[in-house]
Amino acid sequence: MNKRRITSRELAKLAGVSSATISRAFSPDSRIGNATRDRILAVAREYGYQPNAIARSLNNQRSRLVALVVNAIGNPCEAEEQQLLVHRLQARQLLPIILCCADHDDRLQLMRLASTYQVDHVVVFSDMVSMQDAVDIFHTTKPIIVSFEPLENEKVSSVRIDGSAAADEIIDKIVADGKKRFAYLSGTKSSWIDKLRRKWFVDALTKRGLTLQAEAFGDYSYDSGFKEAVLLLHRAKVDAIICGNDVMAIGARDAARRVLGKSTPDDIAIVGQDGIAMAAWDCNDLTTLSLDHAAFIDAVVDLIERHDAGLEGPHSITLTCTVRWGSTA
Amino acid sequence: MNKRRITSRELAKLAGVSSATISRAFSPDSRIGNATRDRILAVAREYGYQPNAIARSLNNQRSRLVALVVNAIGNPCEAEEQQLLVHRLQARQLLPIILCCADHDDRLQLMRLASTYQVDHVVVFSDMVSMQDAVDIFHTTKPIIVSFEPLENEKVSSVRIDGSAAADEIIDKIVADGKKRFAYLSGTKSSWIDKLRRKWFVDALTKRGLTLQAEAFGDYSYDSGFKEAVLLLHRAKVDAIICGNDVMAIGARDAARRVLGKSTPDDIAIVGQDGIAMAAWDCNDLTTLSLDHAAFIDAVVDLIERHDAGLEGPHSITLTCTVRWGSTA
DNA sequence: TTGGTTTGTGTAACCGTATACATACTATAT
DNA sequence: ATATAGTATGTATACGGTTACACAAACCAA
Repeated sequence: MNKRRITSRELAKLAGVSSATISRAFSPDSRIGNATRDRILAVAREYGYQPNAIARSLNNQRSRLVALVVNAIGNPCEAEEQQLLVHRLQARQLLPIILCCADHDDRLQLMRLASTYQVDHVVVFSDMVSMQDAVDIFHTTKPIIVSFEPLENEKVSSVRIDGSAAADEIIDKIVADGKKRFAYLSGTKSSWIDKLRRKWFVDALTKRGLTLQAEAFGDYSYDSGFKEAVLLLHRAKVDAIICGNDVMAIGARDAARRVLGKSTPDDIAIVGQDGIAMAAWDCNDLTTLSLDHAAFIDAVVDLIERHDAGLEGPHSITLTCTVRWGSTA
Repeated sequence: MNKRRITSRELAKLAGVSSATISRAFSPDSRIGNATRDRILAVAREYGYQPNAIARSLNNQRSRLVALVVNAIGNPCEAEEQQLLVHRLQARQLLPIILCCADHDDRLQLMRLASTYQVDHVVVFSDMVSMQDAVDIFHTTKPIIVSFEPLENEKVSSVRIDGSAAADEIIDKIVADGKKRFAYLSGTKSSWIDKLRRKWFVDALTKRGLTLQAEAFGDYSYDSGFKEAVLLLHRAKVDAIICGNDVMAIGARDAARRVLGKSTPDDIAIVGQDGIAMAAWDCNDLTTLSLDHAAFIDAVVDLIERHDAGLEGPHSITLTCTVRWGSTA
């Protein structure tokens, strides 16, 4: 028990070949006799031999590890994407290392740690980390892939998101319903994506000669959505709240309904963003500016494949958001 | 750009020392002059040198990688724990590799892949993978850690969960409210933890001379909770549904409310399990048999520390569940 | 002064695999 | 039969660190 793992040299002795031949038996297209390969694989199975990936990585200069920088693991909007991406990576025999840290300095520290593991790719899902920091830390890695912040840099490939058309569509509908006093409930202040989302809606309003009547800042959580909505509705007369994500929107709806006794969409329109599965639950049925998560991850995987194929230059892909209509707007 | 990372030998040349000395400069307690160390660290910073963790792992026989086998990433009940664990690991400079796979065979394949990376620890969060498989695959790893299924094996340490007292308490209350026709809505059939949870409640009922009036099987998702509850309520007259997790409970409650027009807890009692944050949201306010996630992760980390400290034998810790009372029972 | 201990550094050998190169063997063509 | 190409395998080294061992210098005690 806990016996040391057998090495290729030991297995070579056992199989009566050299360690080079062992290695060849495990590389699909290398010059080796079929009989020899079969014999080696049989002996390997018998002794439970598996090539050591750490040693191989050192030799190959290729670890097959991917660093995934995320805000949080539980956060539903990211979680759906994380889940998809992890599956796709694993199908390519790439192993994801999750880097997840609330504190900014810790996060840098963590990224430095991961970089010492010579990760092959870096995917930044968090909009809380400055791309410049990431570029500095992973300067030896292939072009970093990043989701949101569009840093123009030869090291950064990105998947960009455009929700302006969807925001237009949503505002159209709400205005058509006779509402005109809009509020925006932001997510975390330092979030780059939050600024972008807000802009889509502000632009849509501006086009129609409208402006935000009130504004508040939460932290993407249900509780913050609830609390900020209560405060907002007490201090301003608004008939529509656009929220930075779906979870806050659910919080805001509960606040409007329970604390203020308002109903959606008659008294007030509530809009979320993300298009998480929970938004479509019967009890929520949220109207939300939603992203096709599968398409998003397809794009990320595309970029990873480009890097793997050795295409050096950065590249970027833009995705368009759509609206998922619910009963809240 | 994309310049190769500098090696310790190169840095040694630049600093006018041997590569051994470079290595010593980076190991906290090794014999090296203070002046030399400072000089080396300065030069290292200048050239962006960081020891290569892959090479170090090969030499050390210690990768500082931890495999985390999970059912899914988005799943809220696990997500809270995953998040906590990842933080705790990272604080110890351990990097988590997430293994997440729906399909059984793929999962084995994935575990084999991770084992070639010489992970130092394995934490199995999924009750879908047989502990025996895990033991076989990670036979060279230190006592594998943890999870639910209490396999008596010298390689398995575990954190066990006891919810029988909490189940008693819940049944007490519901019976006191005049209900006596109970149904149980299970999660995934092959789930070990689901069987355990069901047993707590069945035992509590048996003690009071009651039996389950109906039973159904979902897959832990909202949709399955909703759908199965509809079918269940149409085919059997029950006034209490115990669900395998909180998400299904929310689905069941929506079904009871929207499709059958029943209200909780007057017409029907609904109980969840897990104690996820969402259960406490104002719109849910679920009664749930809940686990202290922080305590759970503390226990897992304890076990990891034991292994790290070289305590060979397996060990197990048992945690007791509590009830979070909401308005659904 | 001598002998012994401590401290700082270099040398060389490993960790386990992959691969360039050399070599032996087979098969085919002349 | 011999030259030639092709195939299968072994030898040796590199990947980038760590560390046991050796050694020199410095320090201290007798």
